[in-house]
Parts: sequence; C-alpha cells; structure tokens
Amino acid sequence: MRLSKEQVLSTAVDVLDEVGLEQLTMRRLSARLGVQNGATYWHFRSKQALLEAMADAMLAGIVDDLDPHAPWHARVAGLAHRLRRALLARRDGARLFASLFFPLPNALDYGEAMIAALRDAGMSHRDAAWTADAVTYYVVGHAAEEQLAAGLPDDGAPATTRLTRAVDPHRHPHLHAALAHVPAPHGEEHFDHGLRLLVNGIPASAGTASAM
Amino acid sequence: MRLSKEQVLSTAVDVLDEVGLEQLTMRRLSARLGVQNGATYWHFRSKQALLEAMADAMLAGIVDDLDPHAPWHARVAGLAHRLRRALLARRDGARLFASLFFPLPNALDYGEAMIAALRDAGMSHRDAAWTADAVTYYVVGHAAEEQLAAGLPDDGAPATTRLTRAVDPHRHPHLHAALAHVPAPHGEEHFDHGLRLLVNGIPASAGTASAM
DNA sequence: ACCTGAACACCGTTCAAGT
DNA sequence: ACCTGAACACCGTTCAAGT
Repeated sequence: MRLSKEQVLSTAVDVLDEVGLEQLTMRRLSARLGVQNGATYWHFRSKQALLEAMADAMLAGIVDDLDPHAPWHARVAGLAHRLRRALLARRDGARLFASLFFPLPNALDYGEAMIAALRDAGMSHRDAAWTADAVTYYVVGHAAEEQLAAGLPDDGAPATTRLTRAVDPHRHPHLHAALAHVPAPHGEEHFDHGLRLLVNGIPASAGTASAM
Repeated sequence: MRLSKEQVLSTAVDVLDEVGLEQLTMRRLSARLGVQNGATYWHFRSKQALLEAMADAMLAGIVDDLDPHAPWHARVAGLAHRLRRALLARRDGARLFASLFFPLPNALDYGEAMIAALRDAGMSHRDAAWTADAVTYYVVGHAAEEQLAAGLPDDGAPATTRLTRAVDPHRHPHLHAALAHVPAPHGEEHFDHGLRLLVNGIPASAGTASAM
C-alpha cells in the first residue's frame, strides 16, 4: 500500500490532535502510517517542511466567501475571527503557526485580505501592513495562551487556580481583584475585548475613512 | 569547585545567547559548566524548571522606579516598552517567555503594574485585566516575530527578500504595494505603531478617565 | 519511484554509587 | 549535600540497498 504526500500530511495532523506538538514525532508518525521511520523523508525533506505544510493546511480556505462590500471594520474583525478559529481547530495550532516564518500561501492570502480591508479604512500602505501585523500578533498570542492553558500538566489544579494561588493579595492587589472578577480565563469574550481595542484604535490612527 | 544554583542559571542564559533556544541543551550546559550531565538536575528539578527560572530572571526589575504620577497611557506604554526590551535583551527571549505559563514572580509584578495603570484609565477590573492581556500578547508576539526573522537560516537570503519573493503582485497586490513601502521589517517604529493602536482604543472602550 | 534496515549523532531524565 | 558514571528510552536525519 503506497503512501501519498497528502496521506502523510493528513495523518500528521491527526497525530498532532492526539498527542500535541511536543509529542509529534517523525517516528510516531511513521508508526502510525505503518512504515519505517525513514519513509516519510521521501515525501517531506524535513520535519520543518512537514510542519510548514501542516500550518498552511490549517489556514486552507481562510479567505473564501468574504463579503467585499462589508464595512472595513467588519472585514477586519471577520478575518481575525477566521484566523482564530483556524488556529483553535487543531491542538497546539497557534504555537505551530507562531513557530514558523510567515510566507506560506494561505497566510499570504490572509495578509492580503487584511491589508485590503485596512486600506479601505483610510490607512497608508505602511500603516495598513503594520496594523495587519498587530492584529495578527494579538490573534496568535491569544490563541496560543488559550491552548497552552488548556494543555497544562493539570495535577488536579487547572490553570486558573494555579494562577490564583500564585497571586498574593497584598503584593498584587489589582491582579487579585481582577482575578475575582474574571469568570473564565480567555475564551471568545476575552478575545473580542482585545480585538475591539485594536479596531477602535484604527480610526484614531488613520486619516479619514476614504480610500487612497 | 562547587556549583551554585545562580551559577547554573546565569551560565544557562549565556548558552542561550550563544546558541539559541533550539540548541540550548542540558548536556551542552553541563559541558559548559565543566560537570557531568546529571549534575544540573540537583539544582533544577527539570529543564522546564530551569527555563522558567531563566524567563523570570529576564524580567528582573521590570517594575523598578515607575513614576506613579505619570498619566495612565504613559505608564501603559512604558511598561510595554520595558517588557519588550527585557524580551529582546536575550536571544529567543520572546519565544522562551511565550512557551511558559504566566505566573512567575516578576511577570506578576508586571501584570499588577499594568492593571493598575489601566484602572486609572477608568476601566473595570475585568476590562483592565483583559486589556493587560491584549497588550502583553501584542508585545510578546511582536518581539517573537522580530527574533524569529533575525534567527532564520539565512541562505544568503534574509527574511525580507524571502517574503518579497513569495509575494505575487497579481495575487497579492496590496501586500506587494505594502512591502515596497515598508523600509525594514519590525523594529521600534513598527512596534510603536501597533502599541499606539491599542492605547488609542482604550478610551473608546472605557468609561471616563476617573477611577472606580 | 518509493521504501527498508540500519546506522549516526544526538536528546532529557534517573539513580546507584561515590565523596 | 553534591556530583559521577552509566544507563534507559527516546529523538531527527541519512543512505546504501532492495523492489
């Protein structure tokens, strides 16, 4: 039974979901495929090349069916949510994405659409590109932390209580008060709060809302 | 010649600067210290524990000599810059910090100071905590990308030209135009642009600039 | 063209035994 | 208390040889 490149890739993604990024191993992948551990190297030059293919595959279709007539802020927020969902769809997806250098095909499509939306907000080329970066760092950072907290050793103590125990009310009164008022760490509401911050900052940093 | 915990820690930081996070190895560290590779385990329970100590050491003094009378936005920006400088001071510092769960002593001091400043901007406990997270994700994400680009294989092709070559002007016109207008990738000016975005978004998301 | 089998040069971690 | 020496159970990668 012959191996295809697609088969190696999709099995790798399965293994990632099962065991996480740390335990994703060329040998484990080979075992899962039922081949010897040198076999995968015929299809992917290196583990790095495989990881890049996996990262780009996660972002497949990220710019499909965008509404070009929606207002710029809705498009920016929509793209941010699409990236977030793509990263959260697979275990350690955000960290996988963050560990790679940017220019993968689907990531470029995402960047193009984001910059286009920001140009419509009246930003210069430079500001649009830099703002796209800022939004992307936020999305990836947020998703990475969310997945990191979810994947912790958890010795009977979830991330929230570990954090609560580390905070001394006298040394960190504001942090302590905040923790008492924050229901769950991260999640959609938390994400939207920060995203709104960025989007609200855009008109203040741009000229008017006309093109060019 | 006896080993101290501090000696192991500071040598580990030296090795990190020399070889980067990927090549930072318990065995390499031991060799550098002139001991057998089991020796370090008497001082640090695991590599993870050592990495946490390294990350927290990077942030030493991050809240020293803050001006409590400065306006809130200057304090927020100041703390963001301090975190940025701390992360950039050591090779792969941002990725080291990002790979760890939050509650380290110096990181908590940073969080406390950030939330305090945001409370002075008129934010609720919840909003202040979430905004502090957003700023931190941005700072860490930006620094991580900056260090990632700096530490690439560089086969005669720096990160910028690799990106330029990957962009097709027909498929990604906005991206292509933006690249032509962006002098250097990242750096201080790039960082300040995104930070201003976040800080500008704060008043729009908060009530008035009075406490409670 | 595609895979096996085996090797090479590494890892983190543990632990009896020494001092 | 602190370290050695040696082992255990792994890694990613390469490559002659097979089919």
